[in-house]
Amino acid sequence: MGATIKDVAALAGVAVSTASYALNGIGRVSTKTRDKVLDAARQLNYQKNGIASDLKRSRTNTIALLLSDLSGPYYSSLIKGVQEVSLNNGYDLIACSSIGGDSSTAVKFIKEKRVDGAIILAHNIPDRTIMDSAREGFPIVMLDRRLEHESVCYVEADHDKGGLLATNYLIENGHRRIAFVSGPASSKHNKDRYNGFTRAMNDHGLTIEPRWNLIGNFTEEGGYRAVKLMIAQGDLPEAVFFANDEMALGGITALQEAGIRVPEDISVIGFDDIVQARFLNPGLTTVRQPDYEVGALAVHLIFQILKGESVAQHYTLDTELVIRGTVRSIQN
Amino acid sequence: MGATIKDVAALAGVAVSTASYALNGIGRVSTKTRDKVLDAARQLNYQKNGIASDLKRSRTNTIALLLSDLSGPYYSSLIKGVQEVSLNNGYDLIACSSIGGDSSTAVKFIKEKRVDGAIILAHNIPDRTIMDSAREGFPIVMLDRRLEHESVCYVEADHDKGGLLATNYLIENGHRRIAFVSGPASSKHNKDRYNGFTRAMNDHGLTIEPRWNLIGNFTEEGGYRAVKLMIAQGDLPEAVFFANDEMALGGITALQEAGIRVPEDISVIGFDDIVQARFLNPGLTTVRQPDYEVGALAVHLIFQILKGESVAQHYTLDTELVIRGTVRSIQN
DNA sequence: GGATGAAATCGAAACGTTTCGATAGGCTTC
DNA sequence: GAAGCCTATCGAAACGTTTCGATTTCATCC
Repeated sequence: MGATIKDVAALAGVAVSTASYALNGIGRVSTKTRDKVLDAARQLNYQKNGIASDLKRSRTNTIALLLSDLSGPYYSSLIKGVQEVSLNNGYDLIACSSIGGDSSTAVKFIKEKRVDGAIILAHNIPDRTIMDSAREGFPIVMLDRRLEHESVCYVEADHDKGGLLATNYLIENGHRRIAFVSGPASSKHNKDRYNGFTRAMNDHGLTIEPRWNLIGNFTEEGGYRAVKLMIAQGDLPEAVFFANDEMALGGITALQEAGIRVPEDISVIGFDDIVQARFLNPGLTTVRQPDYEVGALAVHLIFQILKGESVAQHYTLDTELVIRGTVRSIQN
Repeated sequence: MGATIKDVAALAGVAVSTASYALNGIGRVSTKTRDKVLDAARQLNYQKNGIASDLKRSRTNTIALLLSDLSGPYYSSLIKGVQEVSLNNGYDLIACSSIGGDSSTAVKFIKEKRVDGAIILAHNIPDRTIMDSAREGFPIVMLDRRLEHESVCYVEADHDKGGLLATNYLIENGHRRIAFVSGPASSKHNKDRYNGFTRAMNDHGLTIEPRWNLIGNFTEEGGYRAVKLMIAQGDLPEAVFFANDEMALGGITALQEAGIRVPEDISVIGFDDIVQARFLNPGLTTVRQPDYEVGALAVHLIFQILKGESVAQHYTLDTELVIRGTVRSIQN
């Protein structure tokens, strides 16, 4: 269909190699022939076949961001970090989804080496697959997920510390009777956040009431149900720490329905700082992860490895408290 | 670095072509040699080079979604539509951004034919570039943007009708003095929405007051300022139609600050149904575009064209009114 | 046991580039 | 005017597959 470099060379009356040099702006050609070639290319509307070029060069100048779903949930600032750093380094970035697991686009791209490196933010790609695809010279960075392998590294936010921060904040504001609504037991993040919570409680000599250890599964629905249950039990805590914002959203709905005011009657704190958190009234106090920085660091590592420099295998970034309006101060 | 099919063939003691047949599961090989080959592949941890394969086959089995920015704003359901239909048809999908215009990843992918087809949802790729890349056998579908070219088609929502719907709804609820806050004059969407508005007004014999034709530039800030201006003029309308939700958000803030209640004192309607619309209190009444359907249709067209079937060049999909709480009914 | 035909295997070309090493001119320089 | 050097150009190999057509193998049947 389209014209190839051969056609261009023929029309310009030069060898294919010369045409290639001219088109790629490599100095070896005289300006006269360069113009001839570029003219011919224009006439034929020549566009180079990127695939052939990649094959020959054996590099693509592209890195991939593997997401579990292209249509969300949205790691907006993380992606921004990835995007900006890639662009600044002159690399192309593509995103693809791992829906379908081992037969997904995402897996195809790392297995078949269709890119020069990959950042994985997806939990449905088996460890095995990743380890099979990883090799020296093909950098893979995992986000929010650990994988011990010599040519894979990972960066994560400090969820433990985030849990600590949130809990300390509640305690500083005079709360002592604090409930915790967990995500799924299988989630490492949930575990870490909970660890931070217990540590803060213990540090202050506060006891964790088993009846205030609720399960919410990281969903809005789950948070709603957990709070309903808590209300049914009668004895309310002074504050609730939801292990993520979505559960907090559901929980707040349940509280409102029961006529319990936030923060006047009960304080609420979340985790993640999702977009909706800001739009709640009052705004949800929560813990922000340094998403942009995580993304930026991930690509940065890719480039370091690509350049042959060695990097650590594991990076942990700090979390940050975002104070809005759902925690009130209790005067003692 | 990695093993090639040659290595596999050598280890298995067969010809390269036989190895290829075996690995691709094409029937021509005996089960004995197939096993031999697969074994060898496993031993060497062979992964095929997808780029070489694509080159030889001269198709990639992949389509690209070109966005102006990977990190948002989020066309969540549109992307979902694209994604689901691609997957169902056994095609891979990648997303890339057109940041950087003609030197962006997005443009590189369509120019260099690194995919089999593309869906373009980006306004910073010049028409010229798209037309140069389009050719028979390389389907391109434009979203929310018109381009007349024989091998490009486009699908869009009916913004004109959306404007009509919204305005009619206000009128049905007894409003007659209605303000319109526009987006940028350059926006075709804005123009279409405004057309619908004027049509509805004229249909009902209502007059459009020039002083209530405000400019908000499609931004939250712009909406805020437009309403401030309106308030300063003294004479308030009964309802305001914001040409998009973001401006409505800003406008509502301005109203609140002035102590004007929505919808008790003034009704508000938006356009787009962005996520925040639902989280406002009361929820923002607005017009929803059929995003999922737009995405799904776009990919569908790609496949039709890829199969050699002919399709129309232009599709228009209906918009839909989303009734929430910002429009009150006025008793006459 | 030799002819027959299907099934299995092979060799080589091709996809469209890039790039290495070789060649051919055109200058200077003595 | 021959020797020597750049510089511009060329030819060919290579990247790792797939696939066509040819060749071999092997069981089958008279």
